[in-house]
Amino acid sequence: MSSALLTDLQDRGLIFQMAGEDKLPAWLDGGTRTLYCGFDPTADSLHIGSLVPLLTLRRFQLAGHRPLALVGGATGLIGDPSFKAQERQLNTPEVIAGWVEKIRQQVSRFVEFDAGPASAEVVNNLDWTQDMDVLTFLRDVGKHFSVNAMIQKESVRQRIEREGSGISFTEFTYMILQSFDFAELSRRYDCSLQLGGSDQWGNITGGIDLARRMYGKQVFGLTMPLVTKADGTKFGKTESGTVWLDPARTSPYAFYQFWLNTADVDVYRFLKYFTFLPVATIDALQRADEERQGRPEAQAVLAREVTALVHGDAGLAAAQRITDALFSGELAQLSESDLQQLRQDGLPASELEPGSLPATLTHLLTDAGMAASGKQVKDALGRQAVFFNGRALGWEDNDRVAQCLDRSLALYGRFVIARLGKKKYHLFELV
RNA sequence: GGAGGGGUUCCCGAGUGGCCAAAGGGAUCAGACUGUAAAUCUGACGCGAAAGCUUCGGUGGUUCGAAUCCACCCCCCUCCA
Repeated sequence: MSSALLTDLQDRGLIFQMAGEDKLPAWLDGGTRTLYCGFDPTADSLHIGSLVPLLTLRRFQLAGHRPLALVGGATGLIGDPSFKAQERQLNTPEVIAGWVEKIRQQVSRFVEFDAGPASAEVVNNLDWTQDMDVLTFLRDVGKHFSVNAMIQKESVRQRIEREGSGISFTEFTYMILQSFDFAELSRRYDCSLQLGGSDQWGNITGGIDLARRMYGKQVFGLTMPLVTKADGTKFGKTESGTVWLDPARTSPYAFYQFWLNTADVDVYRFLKYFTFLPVATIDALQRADEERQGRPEAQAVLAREVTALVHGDAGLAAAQRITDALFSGELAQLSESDLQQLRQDGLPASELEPGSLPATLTHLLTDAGMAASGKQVKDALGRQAVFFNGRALGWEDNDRVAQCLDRSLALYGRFVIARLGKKKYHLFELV
């Protein structure tokens, strides 16, 4: 492997499989190349599962190549069956079209559009599929696919072999659509490399075959590993669900906290996956952390880097402002505008009418989403784990909601920061 | 169509008439220890502040009493056709 870019990707552990491995390095070294990665609209936002391919597109651009971000306006209508246990529910074309627009904006954050020959472009596969008629598709595209080969693909095998599941013709056809995208992009843009997660291998190789059959072109494929955690739990989930890239769904604060809570065993690997820091810098950081006793610095670096990439410097500043305020315990030092800012920055918050408060703290805190049940609140109160503006509450306070939320105890007469346990915060504003 | 096995609280899984809100494990939440870690230990873990209320695929039934027995129905798995 001679290309410096590929060597770097290799060092980062970002290469899972390569199609055309023998020729790819020389091809990349031969000039500005065009490559693409697809993102299907399955919601109105991407989540951090898409971050690795998104950042890898950027890595190629930084190395002087031209990235195309494909938004799957067409494929999103069909649904990718790869390694999915069940057939998916179809969404309406209107809904998908709305998502396409949001995802187009999201992916645009990660690539540079004004970079000379390496300028990025966002494309939509609906542009070259929506006007194609069925017979053309079946004769010109479908004829190149062997069903025998398609059903051999690992990505759909489970669905085909397992009793109780099954796959519709619609989803089965997905591979052909994605393959056609690659062939079409190779024709339109001279795009010769497709990136994807490891689950995309079958779809990518399908496209490589099709580009060769339809246009006699040699194109390449590269997949990245599925991000895993050492403890075996699924990457990208928290108690409150999926970690999204959209700040309206996952606030920069929550996003920052997600990365800050990365396990030690995972953090250096994640630094290589999710940041642009040189591998040597990351290795040096790891050595420094290991020599020092106590808390490693890596999580803070990771959280800072990734939050800035996804939410910008302002988003990072907001996340750090909240984190500093809450975890330093210096709540009294917050100014009135800081408190209002916390809410805008994504700290969970709610307004309370002093005249119509819940009868008990258990209700108040479960309603605010700080605990799943009254039992948990009771447990926490009994252990001095509930704090209002830093003051510990006890079980005897359970039915004294009004006293606990008295304006004289509130910051600036109206703000109460509730804390349950070490990490769960909620801002109550008295109105 | 025939024969057998099974559906239990978030998950796995015990429980075959009262001692069952239901063993055990996992997950989760909280505490201690720490670094807003890991490991370990402790507590909680259907809902409810409590009294109490609602659960063991569904519907009916037997019984003082049913997750446990009976009838019918639904779903899943295995084997045979």
